[in-house]
Amino acid sequence: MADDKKLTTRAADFSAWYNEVVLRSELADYSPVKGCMVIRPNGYGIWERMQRQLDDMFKATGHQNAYFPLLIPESFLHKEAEHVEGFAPEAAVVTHAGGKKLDEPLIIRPTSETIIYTMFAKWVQSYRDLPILINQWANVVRWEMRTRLFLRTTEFLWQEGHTAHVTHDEAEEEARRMLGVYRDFMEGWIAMPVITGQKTESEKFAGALRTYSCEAMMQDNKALQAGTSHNLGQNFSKAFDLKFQSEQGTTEYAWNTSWGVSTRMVGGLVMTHGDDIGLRVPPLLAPIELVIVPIYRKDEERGEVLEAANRIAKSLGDWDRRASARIRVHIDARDGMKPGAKYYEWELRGIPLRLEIGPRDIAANQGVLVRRDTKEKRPVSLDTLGEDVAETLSAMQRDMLAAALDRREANSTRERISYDRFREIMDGPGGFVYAGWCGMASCESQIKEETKATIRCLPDEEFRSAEAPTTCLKCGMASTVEALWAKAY
RNA sequence: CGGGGCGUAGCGUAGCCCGGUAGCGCGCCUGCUUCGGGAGCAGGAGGUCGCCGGUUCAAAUCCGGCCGCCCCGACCA
Repeated sequence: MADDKKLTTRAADFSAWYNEVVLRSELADYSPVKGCMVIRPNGYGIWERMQRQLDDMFKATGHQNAYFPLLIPESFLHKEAEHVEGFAPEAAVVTHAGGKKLDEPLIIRPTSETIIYTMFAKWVQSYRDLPILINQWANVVRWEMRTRLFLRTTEFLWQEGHTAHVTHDEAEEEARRMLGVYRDFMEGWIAMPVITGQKTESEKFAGALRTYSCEAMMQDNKALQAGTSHNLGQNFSKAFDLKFQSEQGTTEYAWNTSWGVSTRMVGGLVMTHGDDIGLRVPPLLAPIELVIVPIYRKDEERGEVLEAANRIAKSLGDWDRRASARIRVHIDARDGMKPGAKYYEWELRGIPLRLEIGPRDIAANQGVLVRRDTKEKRPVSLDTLGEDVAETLSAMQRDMLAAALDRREANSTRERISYDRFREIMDGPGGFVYAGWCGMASCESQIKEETKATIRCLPDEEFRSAEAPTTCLKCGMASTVEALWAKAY
């Protein structure tokens, strides 16, 4: 059935398209437990590459990895008032273990502030013990009412950075620095442009002083909060008695930050770059950058072509090759499957480049190189293949970011619009709208109620409009800030 | 939790209204021929029809209850 093989198109049903891409490209599958998913090798390979790069970036900014336990005494959650309000409803609680009811229930971490700051308090006595710059790679559990593959699952993988500092300003600098790291990663590696900015009171992290976020626009024009960084102030240090003696001899509470990104980014990658053929993975995150599809008729051709394919794979992927140009290559030598069927499969999986090589190519000392993003197909000499492939991959990485950026800007509204016009946009095509806000929570919540759109962030300066808005989108009073509005995941 | 949809082979489904041998496509296995955009032929394996109960000589089908999953809403990275 030809129809079975076609994906639902993005235009027809974006949600259905997303689910089909994730399942059929074998990024993930549903597990027997509601809301939980299995991350399959194709998906985990992308996550591993994300982890590796981010981990390098965290280390380069002075952080060390550590690991804190999955189980946390329930009482810990209650020590910070806003925090418990935010997370208690979605906590999974262990009440029985070892065949007995526990004296105190344990929660499965929904996030680790409480346990980590408890430990920091033990480790810090003097200002000389600060700053502490810790990151952990972990799984967390949040009992969400509605789940979606990668975007919101009951259990998810993430990293959470936790730091403690002597001063507010130092903590603030750290929170902003890590937001910048996230942005660099999302743009440089996922090729997913983001708007950075500050969250409003109603949208900030439970227990934070201030929350900053990276907001990306998906192809259905909805916003995805792709990463957050929090200046926690002294809220947690006071709740967990994280004190130190200052240089002047006084006792002070430490200033904390926390920041995290999760497997949600894989969903963001799919919704940023996928097309109606399937996934498109930016080269830097692709577990396989180049797949070689051998073409042959007779047995002797098969031997000859596979030999050539192996030679090419070795020369491109060899450890001896300069590390920066070493290519991750896979030869699809499956027998009994026609080349065309292989093309479709690798395109569905979003592998950036395909090299077709058959007897005619070998005779001409060439291969046919095909780009997944543009589907451009061209013959390339085997003599310069390494350079060609490396250049094409970097071009793809650049082009994918540029295309995503163009799409975002094309679906953003910056001119002054009436509230009625705003409602039309949100009821219709959606997108990002930059507009003034008076700062009142009532205007924010009314807009949310009437249009489902929320303030994604108060954008950082470089993202603000050339001409600052002067009136509030909702009430028409003088605006105090420019806000970015959108419907969100 | 409210609204909608769906549970039949690994996947997609027909059969259900009107009870009586569980069928089709894809995939899988074997063999031969194929192979430059989703191969063809032949043979073959694979099913507690979501679960429990009821009606009946007889239930995938009718009745009652339950469970699970997906989508849309309220909560969220």
